[in-house]
Amino acid sequence: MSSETSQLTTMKQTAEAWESLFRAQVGVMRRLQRDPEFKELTMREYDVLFNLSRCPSGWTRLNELNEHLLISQPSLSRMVERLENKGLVQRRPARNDQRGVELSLTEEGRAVQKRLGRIHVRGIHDLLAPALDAQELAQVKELMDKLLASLNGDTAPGSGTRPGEA
Amino acid sequence: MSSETSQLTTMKQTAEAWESLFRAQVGVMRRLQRDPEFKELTMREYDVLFNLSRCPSGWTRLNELNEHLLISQPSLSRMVERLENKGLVQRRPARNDQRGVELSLTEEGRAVQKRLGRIHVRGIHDLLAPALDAQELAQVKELMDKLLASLNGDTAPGSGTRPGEA
DNA sequence: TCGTACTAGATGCAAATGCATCTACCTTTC
DNA sequence: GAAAGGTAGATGCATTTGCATCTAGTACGA
Repeated sequence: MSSETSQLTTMKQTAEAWESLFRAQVGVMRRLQRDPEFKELTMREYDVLFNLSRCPSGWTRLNELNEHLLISQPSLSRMVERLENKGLVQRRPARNDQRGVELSLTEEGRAVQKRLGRIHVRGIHDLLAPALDAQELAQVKELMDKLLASLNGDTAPGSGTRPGEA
Repeated sequence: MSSETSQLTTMKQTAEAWESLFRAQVGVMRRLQRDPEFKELTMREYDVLFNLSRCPSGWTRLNELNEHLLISQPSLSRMVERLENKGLVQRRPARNDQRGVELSLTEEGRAVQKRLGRIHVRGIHDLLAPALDAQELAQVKELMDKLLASLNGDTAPGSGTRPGEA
């Protein structure tokens, strides 16, 4: 299938692609964090609100939420406690699993998320739009979605070749 | 130049591209952190060593280093102190600026960085290679480098169309 | 040369984080 | 259905983080 050389080349290429990806992410993030409107909530906290806002049913299991974040389980547990005290989220015991906890935004939490979200989106736009045109943005989205899908176990269908199934 | 509609479209596109980018980054990072070999050093700490390893002269100003990281200045100050105590980095006063501090890896620091770096690269490869082929990886690198260049103030030459200048 | 404004790092302190562990609940096996 | 093993989330505790502030050194203007 792949010769030694192509193997090595790919190794270097993955490393370089990741380095660029990582640096770009840090670069954008640094500038977003700088936005004074974001003093109100940590980036990590906003991320929780954002993830909740994306949940169609409105309620998410704590452990599921944790899978989309970079913080540890105990940290999330306490962060949620704080957000609850601020009145931004609410908890309830899970139906099917008595040890589980489900989480959702409160009205206020949803409002805050929307407000910060708008600012956030504007900031992102100001940073990305000058750098990449519409087609390139679409490429970024496509490539990143593909990567994400692969991480999540989908043996990526890609274009043409038949995916082996798990 | 751009109608209202194209403006809105671009706004949505930038947001979507960023969301995918961010999620992919988190997804990869979560898995990398999981690597047991990385208990030795925090991701953030490794990032410092990595950045130092990339500095051609070997020595970097603390404030310059800080610009490539997501942590605050005081946090970096203390992290460096800890890394110094561990014998991984060394400080010296800057030549031209008496208040400044320059930083470099020690022999041991360089060795640790290389060792972890290899593990890191392998992990990255295992995650990215199944997801994206060589051409796609090249696209990722190109797009991210373009984004990064734009963030850093280069009014990107791009291909063809003339960029409006700030 | 002095005085004011600014930048590089360090430090006090409160808050947030992670690790290890704990409790409660679920699942599997016999 | 009882014991053993596993998962969800909470908590004690030491470490790390960030904010505000401080000190020392630089740059600029009169």
